[in-house]
Amino acid sequence: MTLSDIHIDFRSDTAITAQIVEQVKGRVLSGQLKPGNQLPTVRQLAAELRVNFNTVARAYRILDELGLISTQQGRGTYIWEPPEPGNAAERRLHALTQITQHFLNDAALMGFTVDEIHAEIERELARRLIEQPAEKGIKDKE
Amino acid sequence: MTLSDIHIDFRSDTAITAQIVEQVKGRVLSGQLKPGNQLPTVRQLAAELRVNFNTVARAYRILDELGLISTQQGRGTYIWEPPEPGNAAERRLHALTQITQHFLNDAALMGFTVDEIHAEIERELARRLIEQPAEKGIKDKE
DNA sequence: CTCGTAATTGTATCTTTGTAAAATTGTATT
DNA sequence: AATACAATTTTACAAAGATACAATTACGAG
Repeated sequence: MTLSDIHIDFRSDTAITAQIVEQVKGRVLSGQLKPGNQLPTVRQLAAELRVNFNTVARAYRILDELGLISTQQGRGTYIWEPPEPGNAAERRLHALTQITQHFLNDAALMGFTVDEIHAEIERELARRLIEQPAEKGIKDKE
Repeated sequence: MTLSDIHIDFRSDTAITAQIVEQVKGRVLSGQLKPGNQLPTVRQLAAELRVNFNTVARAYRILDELGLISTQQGRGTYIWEPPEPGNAAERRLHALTQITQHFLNDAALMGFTVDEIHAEIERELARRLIEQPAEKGIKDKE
């Protein structure tokens, strides 16, 4: 896991976390680390740098929020792969259109009328609005 | 073993296991998977999804406990027989409810808000009303 | 047909990996 | 010196993977 050339200056007045963030960021932006590449685990890198693994974890988290890497519990952390060329928001809505059309096709095939489908959707959406009042990052569980 | 349209987002903050559970659940409830049908083996599905087979096994176990499927060591996993409810009209509407919930679940997993989903549905339904004014039993195809 | 062995399928358990929160350390500031 | 605050470490935990195992089936030798 080629990240061995990272160096921490313990005497520096910039925090260790910040140092890790900056150096990893540099290697990602300069292309030394390519999309999909796996980074060392928090514990591996921590051992190399003689630092606590949670400090590395915090740095990874920041990089994650910056959109540079993707951390996945139980799997590891990877350089972010840009989903594809093109507008992200556009693709997102396109995906919604796809599954919506698929759903409507199924319903039509099953012989339901537009009115029936419309009524059912309104009913279910209303139910969800009650149960999940305008939240984001829903941790579903039942 | 038609379960190839399942998709895992490793960057999502919902666990892989939960993603599998939700999507299989949707396909069972919507009738895309019928009682008695065999699901892919844990290893097959795991290979497709690029995931550890034990993660799939955990998802299957949860679905088993939910009463949706039946996992049998050495044999495989099968869709469970659902109790037949009420009369024909009731069952028909029930089916619509199922596929609607399935659709909304998928959309929610993909991070769409209720408002977005609602807008998209209205748009697509309007389009269909124009193309197929007040028809029943539309034999659409994608 | 019967038996035994190999292959297939789900299960159990432990390890690895990242996450979260409390406890500690260090450093200013008063 | 006492206090407060930020950074780090400690500790416990949750999700996913690795490995070994048990139940069932498939299949060939006899």
